[in-house]
Amino acid sequence: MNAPTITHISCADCPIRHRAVCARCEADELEALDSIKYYRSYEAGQPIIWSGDVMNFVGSVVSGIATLSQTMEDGRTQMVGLLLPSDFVGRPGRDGAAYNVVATTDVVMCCFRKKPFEDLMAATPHIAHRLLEMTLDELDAAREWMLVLGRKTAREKIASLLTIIARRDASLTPQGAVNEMTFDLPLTREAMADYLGLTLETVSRQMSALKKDGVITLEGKRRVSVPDMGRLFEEAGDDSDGGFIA
Amino acid sequence: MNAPTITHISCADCPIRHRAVCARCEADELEALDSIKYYRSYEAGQPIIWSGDVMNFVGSVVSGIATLSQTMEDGRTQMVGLLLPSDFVGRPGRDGAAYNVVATTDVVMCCFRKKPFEDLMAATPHIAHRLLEMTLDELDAAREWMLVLGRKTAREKIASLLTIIARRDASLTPQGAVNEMTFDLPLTREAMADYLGLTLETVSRQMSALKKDGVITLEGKRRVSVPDMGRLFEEAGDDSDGGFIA
DNA sequence: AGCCAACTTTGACCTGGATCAAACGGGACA
DNA sequence: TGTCCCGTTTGATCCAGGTCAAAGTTGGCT
Repeated sequence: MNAPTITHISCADCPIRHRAVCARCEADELEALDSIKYYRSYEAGQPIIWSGDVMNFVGSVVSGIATLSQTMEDGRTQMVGLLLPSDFVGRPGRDGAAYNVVATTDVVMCCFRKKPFEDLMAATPHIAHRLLEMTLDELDAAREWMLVLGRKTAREKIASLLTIIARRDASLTPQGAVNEMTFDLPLTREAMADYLGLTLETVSRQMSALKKDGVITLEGKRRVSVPDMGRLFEEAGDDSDGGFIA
Repeated sequence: MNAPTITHISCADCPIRHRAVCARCEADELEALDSIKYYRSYEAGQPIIWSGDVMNFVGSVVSGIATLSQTMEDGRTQMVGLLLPSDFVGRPGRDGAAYNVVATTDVVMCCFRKKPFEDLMAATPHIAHRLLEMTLDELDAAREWMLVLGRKTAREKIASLLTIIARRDASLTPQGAVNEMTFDLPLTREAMADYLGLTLETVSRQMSALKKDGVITLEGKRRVSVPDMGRLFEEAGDDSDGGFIA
């Protein structure tokens, strides 16, 4: 299997146009971005960047899912971010990558060589402003996750992860606030464990327990149905409904 | 005991001038900030902001230490940030506070009403740029902490926290790379536990164990000496020396 | 169709850290 | 100088989740 080959897409037709780092750009700014961008594809499982490597580009995920993770030398690993379409990879003003970035599904990225992008950013407040906004959102998400990692039980952790994936899915397929949902789990049990600070066995056991208790149902290993999202939020230990309004 | 009273200090004389959001500002930009800023003091233990409250200001910590934390309704709490002098509080473009902010020591903050600050930021790329830089650093720190919370043992967690405090202390009192250090622990055992996702009993036990093993020595409960920083880094499970160069 | 490899589930047992409980400073204040 | 309060230490016991092991499932490939 090969990664999909990509031809140049006009920014105007880009599926992540309104959510990515370019979201605030005017037509002329978009044109400037368009002229320096290029696409790259990665197959599922393939590393995109390895921590410590020099990174001569930054970019946005156009399609697919990638993970950000850190590893200790004895092999313990912790996922520190889930990269979805429109998420930004790389840090302007830094040469080395700080994390491992791995394609979980086939991934297409819209890339910019770092230097030209930095120049353009300096000249284009709209880009810098949007990047600040996105970074603040990521910081909030990271802190939310610190609560999950530090204080939640295994069952709550699983429910929290399902909540996050469901919420994201809802934002991509808006259909009003619904109480029942079905979605695909884009992660293996091991990846879930790395995200949650658990072992894959515990993830499996808690998934089984949630199924037994009627919180979720599974079709195959990867497709999850939640008959009552409110129940799932409760299981996650979040106050209220977690602001779930699609 | 009252919080210290503060008179207006010129930005030029400000101790955090070169590290805070204003670090990149030119003289005229600084003047604009100067004209809208005001100081506020908080006593040790006092809440600065409560999660969910409307927040009509943003600002920088000038002196003292504050904590950022999240709480679940059953009382479990997780610290998600340690605010040191020059750190920024509040998020431009958002009305409600997302976290609890509590003064750990007496704290002085340099505040700006949100609206004027946002206007100034829109007109002053230097501020927006510096804020982006600081936010990216905080994001890195948060992700580093996710590894600690998700994958490290209690002993490693304690060593990691001591490492962070020592490193910060070194950056405030630069004296070249040293192998031996002494510093004050600004946190109670309970606050350490909330930072590390542990109980205070476990924190106490692991501190005792590190002392018994000669990794640290204690003078009183709060003053910590580390005879060999390299040893501490090893105990923290970080690869290499964690980039410790003062 | 059948086989293989990767992923997942389940079971049995163990352990690190939580919980419950009691005792120990040490500083502020009378 | 004593005592009260708050933070801390230490001990005994428990249990959630880790570890080790084995069997079940699924999809791709020949």
